Amino acid sequence: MKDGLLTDRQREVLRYRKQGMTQQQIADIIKTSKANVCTIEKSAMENIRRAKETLEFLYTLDATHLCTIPSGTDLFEVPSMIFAEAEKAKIKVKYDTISLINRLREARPQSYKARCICEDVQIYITDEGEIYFG
Amino acid sequence: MKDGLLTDRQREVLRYRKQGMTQQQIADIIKTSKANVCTIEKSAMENIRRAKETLEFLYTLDATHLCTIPSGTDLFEVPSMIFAEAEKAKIKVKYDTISLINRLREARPQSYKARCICEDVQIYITDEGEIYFG
DNA sequence: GCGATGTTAACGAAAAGTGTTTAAGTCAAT
DNA sequence: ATTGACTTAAACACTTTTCGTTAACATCGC
Repeated sequence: MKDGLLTDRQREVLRYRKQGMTQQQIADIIKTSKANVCTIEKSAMENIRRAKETLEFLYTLDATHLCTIPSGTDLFEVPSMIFAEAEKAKIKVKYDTISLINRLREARPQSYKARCICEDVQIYITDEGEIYFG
Repeated sequence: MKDGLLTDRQREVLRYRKQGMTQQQIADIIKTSKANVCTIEKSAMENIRRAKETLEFLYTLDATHLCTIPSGTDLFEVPSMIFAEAEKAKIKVKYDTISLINRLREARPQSYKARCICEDVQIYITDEGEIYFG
């Protein structure tokens, strides 16, 4: 049975970083270049992002599809669209307008540029009002 | 920017499975063998397990190390060991005895056989009493 | 400017992951 | 004992990831 997504190297770097060390200090300790520490840390963060996205997908399997936000929509219009659709489905959304925008920005950083949604985003909701983006 | 851990194939199979289809039915739809559907589904579950484990590691970075459960410990003794250590650290654990055992079994299925812990398990706790196994 | 910090790009080698087939194996229900 | 659902293992070709190097680039505080 295998470990998680992170390699030993990546966990090592993350631990040192958590302690507040610079990339150069870590490079000295683990005997490599600071550029490599940077790369390792970056791919670690990428792996973590992917782990989160993977679990988000799992949740969408349990949730019901609420609506699709079409490409071109203004980011600030998204919450009201979600609220409207949720009301149709008679589910109260767990989040307010600001929280929804922040959740979308965290979960789908590649799906918008400035204030413009740049690719269709699927909206899922659970019976408890939890929102996921697919 | 890449997707999550799951391949298109794996997501496809999981969706169909969620709808209650058999592996054979899915094999017919996606034009492959049922053995292959089995393999794909299995590796999908493996990827999900790894995603969870990865995020658990992240949480341990924020948490403080409470103690180490030594290999050979009886599974049913683990909760009281955790409670005792948590009390020393003056933190109230969020979970009761049964919940702790279930959390351990979910998070570390490979760390015990029958009622016996078969490899050292690190116990981490947050200020809020959340428990993680490392 | 200078030094420290961090990031990025390009490249190669080694390692790990993916999809597939084939074949053999449980296990439960009929 | 036969069928259907599911699992496992080995082998294969193929792609991706990871680690490391070197060099260049961007900030920031002094």
